[in-house]
Amino acid sequence: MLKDNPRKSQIVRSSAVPLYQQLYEILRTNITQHEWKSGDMLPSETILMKQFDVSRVTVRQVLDMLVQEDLIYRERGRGTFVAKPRVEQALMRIISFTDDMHQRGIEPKTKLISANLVAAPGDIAKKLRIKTGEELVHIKRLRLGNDEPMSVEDSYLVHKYCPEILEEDFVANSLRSILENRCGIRWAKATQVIRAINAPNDLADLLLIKPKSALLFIERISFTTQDIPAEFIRIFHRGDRYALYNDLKG
Amino acid sequence: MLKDNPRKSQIVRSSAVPLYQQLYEILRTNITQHEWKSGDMLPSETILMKQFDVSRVTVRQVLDMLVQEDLIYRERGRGTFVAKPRVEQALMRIISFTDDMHQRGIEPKTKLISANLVAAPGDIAKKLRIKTGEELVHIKRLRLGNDEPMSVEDSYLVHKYCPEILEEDFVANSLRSILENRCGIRWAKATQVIRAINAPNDLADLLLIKPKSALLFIERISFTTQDIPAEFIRIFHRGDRYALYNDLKG
DNA sequence: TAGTGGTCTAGACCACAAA
DNA sequence: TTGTGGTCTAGACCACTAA
Repeated sequence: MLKDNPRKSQIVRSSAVPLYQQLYEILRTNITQHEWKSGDMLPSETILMKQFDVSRVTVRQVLDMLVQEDLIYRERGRGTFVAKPRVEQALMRIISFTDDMHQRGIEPKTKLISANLVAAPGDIAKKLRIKTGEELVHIKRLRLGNDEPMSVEDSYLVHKYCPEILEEDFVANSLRSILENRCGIRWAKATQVIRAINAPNDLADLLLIKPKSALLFIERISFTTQDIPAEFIRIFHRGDRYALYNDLKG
Repeated sequence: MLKDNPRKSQIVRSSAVPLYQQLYEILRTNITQHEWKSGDMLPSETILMKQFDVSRVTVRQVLDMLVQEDLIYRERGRGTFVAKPRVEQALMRIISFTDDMHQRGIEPKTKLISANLVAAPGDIAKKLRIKTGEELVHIKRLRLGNDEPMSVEDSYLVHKYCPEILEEDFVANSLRSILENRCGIRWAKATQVIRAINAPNDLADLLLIKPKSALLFIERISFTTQDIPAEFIRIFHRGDRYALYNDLKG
């Protein structure tokens, strides 16, 4: 019951799912679940061809996708390797606060402030495509980096998608793993807005900063693998301690 | 003398540059220079094959790259089309303030505050890989959206890469076009940091906001097609009027 | 020299949209 | 029915790295 999607390591040729997508899921899982570690060499294209009985073009199509996501990199004449996570990931991929901090060389800690049911306000209901007043699980957490306040996160989860979630321990387990293991929910994508705001008094108190200090404020809607918007989250980062990094093309 | 890279529309098979890169440059230019407009259908893959005498795999490799950049999209059974610019572009591609505003449905305007030579401070010199004290062109501009102050931009260009730039009209012409036409400089990529800060008094005055209002603060280093860091820019966006948007993968 | 990734080809069959 | 993009194959030659 724990896993909705049992780990596959075989390609099913009769499946309606294209071979390259099946192979993509397999390789991607090996990397994101840390079965292949950063710096590890992947099997060569020739070996992957034989192992999964697909053409080289198909293998390369999959590797291209993983390169595009910065999960692997290739070196001509040497091989293909698992990439080292970079802080730029925070603007590319849905990563946990814990992973984000580790990539920045900071020790993460979490303090649960509250976890309870609330009726969905109109604006959030609209974003989550539910009715105003439907039940939401509201989880408020203070995030610490090297034992200093770093961010406040306000999560709103659609309760009906994960009815038993309030019984869980949000400090011992990541919200991400609880959702995956208890509710079979995995995030496929998200859209977000990034703003700068002045800290209201309550947040300033939590973050140990002066009222009106600048905060990097992110609002994000996360979609499940079934393309259902199931979480709305507001993240308030201390402007003096948190920054986002990214690369632009010409 | 105006163009350093004369427009190519032919593929040279004897060139050391791979066919797919040549084709990519041709198609990309057609799109970014607005020769093909948003919504236009591209020639079909079959036609591109014949027109440029390459295989379908090569054509698709190029189209895949353009899809990845959100410059085109494909519809099975219908064709391939030039994509409509989205506000998400601001976090993906180096776009001008003018284009950014148009994508947001806002009318852009610019007010030149100052343009002069300065000696490079140590921190900027380091980012631009030049010596402290070398000459920089400092251009300070106020950006308006629908006639209201939106942002302040502080550009620092390495003077020796573009010696005659101060003779130009920075209001009538975009900095981008001046650099390309007068100096042969085109941006290939950039790296940036995004923060939230409290507005200092001088910026608050320019932006017509209260001191300490939150600003979305971006510092960016832009690299030329020869991979030389030639510009450092600080952008201060009004937090109440400007936001960044993007999508994340799971 | 052996093994790796980089580039390129010709050809096949399929699903889908529009006429 | 025609033309479009989606998926997949087998095979070739090249450039580079490391032994």
